[in-house]
Amino acid sequence: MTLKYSRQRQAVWDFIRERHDHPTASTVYEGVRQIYPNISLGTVYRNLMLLKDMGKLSTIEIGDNAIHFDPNISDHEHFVCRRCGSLADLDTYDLKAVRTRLASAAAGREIDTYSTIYFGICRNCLAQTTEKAEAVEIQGAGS
Amino acid sequence: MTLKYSRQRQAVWDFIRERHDHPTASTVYEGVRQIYPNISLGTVYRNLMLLKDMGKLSTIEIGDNAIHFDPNISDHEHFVCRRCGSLADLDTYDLKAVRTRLASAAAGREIDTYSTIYFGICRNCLAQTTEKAEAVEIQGAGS
DNA sequence: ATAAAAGCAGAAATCATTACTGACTTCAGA
DNA sequence: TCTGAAGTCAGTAATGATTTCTGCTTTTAT
Repeated sequence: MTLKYSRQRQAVWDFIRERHDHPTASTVYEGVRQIYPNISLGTVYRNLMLLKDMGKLSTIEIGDNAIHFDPNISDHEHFVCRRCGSLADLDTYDLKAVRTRLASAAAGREIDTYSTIYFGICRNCLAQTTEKAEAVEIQGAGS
Repeated sequence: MTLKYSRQRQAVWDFIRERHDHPTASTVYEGVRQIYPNISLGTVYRNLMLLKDMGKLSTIEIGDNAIHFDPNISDHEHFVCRRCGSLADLDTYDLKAVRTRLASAAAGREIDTYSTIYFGICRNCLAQTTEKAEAVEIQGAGS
C-alpha cells in the first residue's frame, strides 16, 4: 500500500511530463522503451493509472478507442482534428461563469467534473487543404 | 450502395427510437433478440453505424469503454453518474451564445462539433447516499 | 419470375486494456 | 550492512468491445 520508488514509474512520468500532445499508453510505452527496452506495456498502464490516482495526470477520451494521458490537470479544453486525429490544448481564458451557467442545467444532481471536446480541422490540416485546392486548380477545371 | 430495407435494421431503429437512456450495442442486441432471436451482434453494430451515417443517431462516449447510441441528434448535453454509470440528457436551454464564446478560443482552426459531458452523482444515487448515511449513524459512532 | 446487389448469421480476428504469476526491488528496522 | 515484508516488474494470458470475413438469404429493379 505504501508507494515505493521505481525507475519505471519515474521514466513514465519523465516522458509524459513535458509533452503537450497527450500521448496514449502505446506512445508512452514506445518512448520509455528507448530507455528501458524491457519495460512491459502492463507496467506502463499500471503506472499511468497510478499517476492518475495520485492526481498527477488526467485522462481524455476522444473516441479513437484509446485513452490519452495529460500531465496538465488544470481546467482546460481540448481540440481534436477530425482529419489527422491530433489532440491539442485550446488557449483558454476565464470560463468559470460559462461553466457555472452550463452546470446549473443539472439541477438535483451533483456535478464534480465535466469534459468538453471540440472536433474540427487543425491549423496544419487547414494549411494542407489550401495547398491541395491550389494543386487541383492547376490541373484543370474543378466542379 | 443502394440502401435496402431489412427487418433487422427496422427492429434496431424501432428499439432505440423511443429510448432516452442511450443504450450500447449490447443492450440493443439483447433488446432486438426478443423479436429476432437469431440476430447477430455484428448486424446490430452495422445497422447502428448505418443509422449514424444516415444522420438518425448520434454516438456518445463516456469513458466506460462502450459506444452509446442516441436517437436524439439535436444539440444537447449529457450527464453521467459516477456511481451507477447511468447516462441521461440534461435539461437544456439556449446555449448558443455560450458556445460561440467557447468556440472562439479555437482561433485558426475550424470547429464543426464538440461534446460536453458532465460527471457526478445522479438523483437516484444521491437519494441512496442519504439512506446509507442514516443507516451508518444508527450503527454507532462514525469517524 | 429472376438475378444482381445488399444484408445476414455465425465465427474468427483485432486491439486496447486488465489480470495473473513467479521473480525482482525497495526500504524500514535490526 | 543485513533481512524480509511489501511493492513492482516482465511476460503472458485473458477480457471485452468492435470489426472483418464468408457463404447463404432477402430485397428489389426489370
